[in-house]
Amino acid sequence: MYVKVLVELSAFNIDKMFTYHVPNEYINDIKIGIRVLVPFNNQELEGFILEIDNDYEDPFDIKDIIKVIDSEVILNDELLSLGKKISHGTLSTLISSYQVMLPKSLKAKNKSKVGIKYQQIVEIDNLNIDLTDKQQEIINKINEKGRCLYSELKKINSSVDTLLKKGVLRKIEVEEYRLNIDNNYQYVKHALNSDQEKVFNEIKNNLGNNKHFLLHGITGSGKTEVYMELMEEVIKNNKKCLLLVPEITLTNQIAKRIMARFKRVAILHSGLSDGEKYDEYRKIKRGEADIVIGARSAVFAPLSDIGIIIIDECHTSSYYQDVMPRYDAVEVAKERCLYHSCPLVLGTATPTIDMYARATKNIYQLLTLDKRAGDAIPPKVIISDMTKEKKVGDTFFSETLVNKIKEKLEHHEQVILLQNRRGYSSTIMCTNCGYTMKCPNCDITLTYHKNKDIMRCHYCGYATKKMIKCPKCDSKDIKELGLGTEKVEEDLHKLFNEARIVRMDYDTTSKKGSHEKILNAFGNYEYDILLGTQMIAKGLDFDKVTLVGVISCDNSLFMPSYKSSEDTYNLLNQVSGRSGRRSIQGEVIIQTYNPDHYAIELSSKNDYLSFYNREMEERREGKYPPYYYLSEVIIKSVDYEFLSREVNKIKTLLINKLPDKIIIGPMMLYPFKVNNVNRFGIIIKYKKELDLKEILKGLIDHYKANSKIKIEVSFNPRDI
DNA sequence: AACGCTTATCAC
DNA sequence: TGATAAGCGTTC
Repeated sequence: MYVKVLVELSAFNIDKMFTYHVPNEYINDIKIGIRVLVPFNNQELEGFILEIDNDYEDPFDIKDIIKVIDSEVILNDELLSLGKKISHGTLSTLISSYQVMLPKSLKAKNKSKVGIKYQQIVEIDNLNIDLTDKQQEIINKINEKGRCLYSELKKINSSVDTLLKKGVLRKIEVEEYRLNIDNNYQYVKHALNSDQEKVFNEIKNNLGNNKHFLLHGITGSGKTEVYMELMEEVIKNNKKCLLLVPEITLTNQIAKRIMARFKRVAILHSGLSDGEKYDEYRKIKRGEADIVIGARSAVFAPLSDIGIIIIDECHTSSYYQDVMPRYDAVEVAKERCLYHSCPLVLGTATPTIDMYARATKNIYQLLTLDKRAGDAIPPKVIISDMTKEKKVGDTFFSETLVNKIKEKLEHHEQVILLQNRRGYSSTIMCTNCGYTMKCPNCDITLTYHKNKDIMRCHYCGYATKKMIKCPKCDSKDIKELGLGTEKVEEDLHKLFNEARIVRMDYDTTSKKGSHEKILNAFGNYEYDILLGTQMIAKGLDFDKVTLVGVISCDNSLFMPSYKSSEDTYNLLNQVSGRSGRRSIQGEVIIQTYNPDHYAIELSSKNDYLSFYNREMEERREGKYPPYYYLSEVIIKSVDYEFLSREVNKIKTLLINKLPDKIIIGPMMLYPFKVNNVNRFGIIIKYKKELDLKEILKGLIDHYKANSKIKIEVSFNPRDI
């Protein structure tokens, strides 16, 4: 017996099957989709069995497999073929496509062996002796509860060991799932209003059909309630539901709401420990979860009978993975929905321009919720024109915003403030010559972290002390630049010294569970003001929040991306939606130096359609999506000279081989250098794909044996 | 990715 | 001339 094995290494030149002989002792254990350990050029590697060949003509020296790792199949037929599609569709190695589907503990090359966790439980075996009082106490306890944890019994009463020895009690081991979510959420059933009912019915009537819906529902319109009704319907039909959410914070929030109503729920996201992930994964595989909630990679959840896939906040760029395999979870979901013959629901308040364009062409069926559910009214948005307004002191707050915050604090209402730090991190600069500190590994300005008094690179994590004098001109005039959440927090304390303020950003949420802690405390009104980055913009639902302030949205507006307007509109819309979710009308204040920009103006009016039409004009003019596809070739090398030569060769080649397409670049990627690897990008704009994939595959093949240079392709990335 | 084999480089 | 570094090619 021979098997064809795909080994763990993700490199294009070995991304193919290698044939191994199976010694007799393993023949009965061999299955397609399990892992084996194999010898590979003086190494021992893990790999997946992709094919079995019983009568292979041994043409040359074939080696034996070393051992079989799994007893159960890891990659079933659906995942095996899905991986091939992803690998072809995104020009990624096949092995990377399989690895990305699996929790760490089931990937090939799994160093940290995570196993099943067992609990020791004690139960009554044989009541054959006279009991002492203490012993009777234990028996009573077990009679009361049925089974008891050994560790707990022992804590209370040490005679448990005696009873075990005498055979009165016996110890058994029971599997335990590690993830434990203490849910304080009370489920209250809200009857659907007529709009929600309409949306629900439309999708419900298509359960069992492979149809794609774009659910355009404004913030607070009750999309989650509709999702839950649909889930109930799907579960009634004995099928399973997959719900994708953009990030960890939201996963937990929505998960709690859903778990308050449904019992058999599994959760998958990167915030779980390896053990927890392993357990949730097994739970799903065993069919013990009716609903799976998770972030991007949860789209690969090993459900065998999916009845619906819902992607919430589907416009979010985090559904696209920007390292190999560069896949879009929405596209993967389409494949799975096709396989399971079920509907896909894309839910958002702010569809991407691409998605909405598809809806206007009926590629997606458009469903709309344009009123808030319950008695909430949309918030009132005020644009605070910073070119005219006075700033208070040396802070970044306008008088309008300061006065509003004061008013809310007096009314004992809560405030959320957004400081979008991306691309605008605070750093230090020599005010004499303009020198700023840069990361020696990446081409990125270091960010100043005041609490630890260090400079840190946000790409590779490099940290160093801050400079006291300028290494270039010896000047000691070093000043802080830019505006991070920490600086805003300082300003806030100055302006409102009575207020209870909590900050939520990358730094305050690095510890496991800290997201939740902060949000719970804010929800319990232990704080008046929640200050944070992007991560507070989405999904949060707090009754007492009646004011949202955006410190500045100009940096988002001027990000070097054709999507900067769309991103700004979305960000403002999302964050505004956090204000006034109940009976009091919420207010939003946006501080900006560009009050007339259409993205800001139209988002303040919550006028998506006008924004869409205006933005479509811009896209048509600029030959951007959805009028053109946009893909990028990424070329990386440590050797700068070599890289720039090859990059120009590649550009010429692309121009010659793709005469119908627009080739832009090569351009330095931002940041140009990451971990000492230099990176160029060449953008390809096109109306029709035609032979693009074959040409680019050819390019990758041409360079695949050259270890000095790496070529990857990003098709329709969401973030350029 | 990592090993062995081949080829380039340099001091003497 | 030999010893060491750098380049490259293969992996069932």
